[in-house]
Amino acid sequence: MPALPTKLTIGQTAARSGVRTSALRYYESLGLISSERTAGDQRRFTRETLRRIAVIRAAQLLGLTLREIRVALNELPEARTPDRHDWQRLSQSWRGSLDQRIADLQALRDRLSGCIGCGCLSLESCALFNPADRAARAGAGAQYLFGDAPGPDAERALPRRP
Amino acid sequence: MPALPTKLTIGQTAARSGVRTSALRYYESLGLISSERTAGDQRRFTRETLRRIAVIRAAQLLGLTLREIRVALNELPEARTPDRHDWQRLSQSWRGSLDQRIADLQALRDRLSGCIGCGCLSLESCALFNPADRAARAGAGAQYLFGDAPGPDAERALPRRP
DNA sequence: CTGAAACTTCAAGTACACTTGAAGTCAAGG
DNA sequence: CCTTGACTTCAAGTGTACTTGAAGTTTCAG
Repeated sequence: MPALPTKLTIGQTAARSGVRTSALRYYESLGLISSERTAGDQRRFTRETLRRIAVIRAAQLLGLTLREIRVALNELPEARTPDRHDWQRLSQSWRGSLDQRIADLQALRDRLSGCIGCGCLSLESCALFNPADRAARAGAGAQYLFGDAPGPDAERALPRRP
Repeated sequence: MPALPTKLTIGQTAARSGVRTSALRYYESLGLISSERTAGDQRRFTRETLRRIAVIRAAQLLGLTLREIRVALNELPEARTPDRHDWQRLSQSWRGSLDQRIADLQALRDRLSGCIGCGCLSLESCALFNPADRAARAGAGAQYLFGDAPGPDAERALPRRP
């Protein structure tokens, strides 16, 4: 039987990663992945790249931007193939983000659940659907729904995802 | 003491909701919120709008687009002020999305946790960082990381969040 | 050797969610 | 009355993450 090929074309990489070729070229242009070139200037990706792509997609799911992901990936050694501990550091740091995100969503869910029973009829009685009136005295706004501390400038109520 | 004013200017609404005036105008242009106008054509929002804005921001946190949120809000009665059951239906339907999202993230976290102990050195042994090689036999890709079933077209590996 | 499929670059386009700026109007305290 | 700050519209700009299209080149099965 033929051994798994060491180098993959962009099409093969796309098929195996589930990411379109255009996206792979885009990732490369941003420095998230890299490739060797054939004599005819076509890209050849290593299987290592499949790992990186999986990591990129997972990180996107965590809400990181490609820019942030590139920074994280750039902390992997370029000289040698990343080893167990390199990936471990990465996955553990993202595990933290994941836990945070899950906790945030659970907090929101709990507020939402609380609201289901609260009636939501009175502007004075519902913390979820009427945070403004409670916060108005302090000059803040609905953003405390999202766990933000009421700040002087009411910018960026949502963390990073426009 | 003065009663809470019934009508709010766009600036007051922005201050109390934590959403910029430009965003409020944008939301109105999309039909997410509505306003009355003064003789001089300035917007006046009701306190009801503060509720809607809080709901909009919460729904965004759930990953819904403004388009989707508008659809959900449009199911609220236009004729009368939404009552307890109207809001309940909304919060319950989003509670479902929330639960789903939390479950998805927890599944990802569990895979990530599994990977922390797996070594990640062998292309044949790591399900998280090398889904492609396992899926390659079936022609699928990394997207099963995200819970997608391997389909004929490998489009839209990420659900909706570009 | 040939022809189709897959690849190349580069510029421009798309979708989302806003923000910014220009030019002008309205509201309210002194 | 007048000024100042808040408001108005509309067009254009921003940032993220890609996709699409045109025009041309490479690869490889037959």
